[in-house]
Amino acid sequence: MHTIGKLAQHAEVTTDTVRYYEKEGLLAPVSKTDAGYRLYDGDSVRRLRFIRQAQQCGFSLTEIRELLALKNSDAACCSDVRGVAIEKKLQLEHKIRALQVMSRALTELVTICDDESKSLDECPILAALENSMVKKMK
Amino acid sequence: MHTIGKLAQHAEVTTDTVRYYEKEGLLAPVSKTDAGYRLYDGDSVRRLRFIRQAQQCGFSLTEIRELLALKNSDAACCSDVRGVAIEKKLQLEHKIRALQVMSRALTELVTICDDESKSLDECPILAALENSMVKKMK
DNA sequence: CTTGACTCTAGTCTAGACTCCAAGGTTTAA
DNA sequence: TTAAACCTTGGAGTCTAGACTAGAGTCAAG
Repeated sequence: MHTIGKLAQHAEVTTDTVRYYEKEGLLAPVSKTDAGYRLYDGDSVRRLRFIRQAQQCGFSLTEIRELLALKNSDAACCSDVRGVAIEKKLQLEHKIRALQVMSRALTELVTICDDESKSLDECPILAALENSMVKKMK
Repeated sequence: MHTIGKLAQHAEVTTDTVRYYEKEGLLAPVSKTDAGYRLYDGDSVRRLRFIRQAQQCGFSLTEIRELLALKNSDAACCSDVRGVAIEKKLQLEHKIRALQVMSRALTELVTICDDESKSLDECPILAALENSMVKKMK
């Protein structure tokens, strides 16, 4: 069993963040000491890490809560979770494509630019940013 | 020349958003009427679209401002812009990889799940979410 | 010339996700 | 045994990216 500080350290977050997640219904302590100290176990560590990972991938805390909540819901069945996963995957793919377009555009721009210190009037990067890129992206 | 409403319509944002961008130094009107109405041209439309695109790709308004500001800086030369582009590209690639890991994890989860209404105790998606995914991702 | 749609400034409000006190109680190590 | 390091609750503040409001001025159509 870990106190809040240890848990936070494991997941590289602050204790404030852990308490915030508790308030938001994402991560409850396993128990409390007589003095009221929160206690957490290995599951808590994994759960917290999952929350952070999901967050980094663009899930909001609300979405994460929904996912986690499904587990405790009697009514929910596997296909509910499956639906959430599919929908989220579509969102992710959309985002990935947008980022790839942007990344490719940047590659192109950097390639065009020959690194000679030209004046900005003739900077091919900015010209491309303002013209072709926007059109390509949409 | 467009008034703020037309400009906003073109880019599918609100006039509040346009004024907000102006306050943030991202998009100044080309001129103003005697009555103080903001006026914008085709460049404004493209600039605003660029801002939205960049935003959708994960650039913060601060980052976008930096990019756009380079254009107006006398000291800046092409290689400055190039550096920004390269750095941003690295960030984008990092983000794309993270999203791809997440996306693949979700694909796997959805595939595993056979869509029969199993009880959640044995839901393979949640099991995978809690175990393998977190490990795979980090 | 009036009505409705539009715009102005200035200020307040919101949601999401924290982050930082303050004032105290608890634990631990020297 | 006492100081450092930890924990508690409660509440306020921060940041981003706007949304909304009020009260006033402006423009175009009928």
